[in-house]
Amino acid sequence: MRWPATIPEALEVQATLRAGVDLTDACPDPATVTGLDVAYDPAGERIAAAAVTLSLDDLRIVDQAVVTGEVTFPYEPGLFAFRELPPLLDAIAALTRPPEVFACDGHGLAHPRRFGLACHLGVLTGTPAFGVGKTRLVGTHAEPGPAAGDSAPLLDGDTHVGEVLRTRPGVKPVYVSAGHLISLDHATRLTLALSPRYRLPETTRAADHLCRAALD
DNA sequence: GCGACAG
DNA sequence: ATCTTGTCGC
Repeated sequence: MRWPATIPEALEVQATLRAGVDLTDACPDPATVTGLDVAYDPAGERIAAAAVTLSLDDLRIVDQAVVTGEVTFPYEPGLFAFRELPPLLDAIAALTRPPEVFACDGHGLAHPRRFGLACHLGVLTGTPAFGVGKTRLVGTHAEPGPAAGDSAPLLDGDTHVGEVLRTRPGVKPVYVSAGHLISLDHATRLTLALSPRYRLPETTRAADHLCRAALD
């Protein structure tokens, strides 16, 4: 199917692709994680997308790619992937080494139709992916404990769609959810391991810096 | 009808 | 997301 241009078409694509989500963990012991992020120019017409692969043992960059493109889909909560995935897929294709698991900025299953950006990316690439959101899209939760590593389940009705994780002491928690070919527990552990110093995982920070720089 | 609403 | 002034803390 071709890339949707309208909201009804996008909803149809989500309804089709969501059946492809598999939560079986296919990356039990990854050596690297590839972070993804995008940035927009002030006018909101140009978009830059970056993919940065970090080694899990020292959090150093082992591969990176960045591309720029035009924004082709409006911002619509719940339909994020249709706006950000085209340039992200181009950036991923420009990587030198095959990614083991993707850390996305945004949600996976913590989505109104259980098919956020991380699910969509995972299904299209066939590679494990999880989401780390900075704010909530769906669900309710208790306040996680104050220590790094403390978390609370994110519940949408009675479905456990994600984990609200305190990555650093005294900072606002992040929203972790599985996307594809990974468990929520593993995604949460990876997110914590990637955040030894700042609220957001180093993968997200590295990709953020790279795509911002590509816009100047 | 009134809020809520990833980036 | 991006824009923006000031403030607090290491």
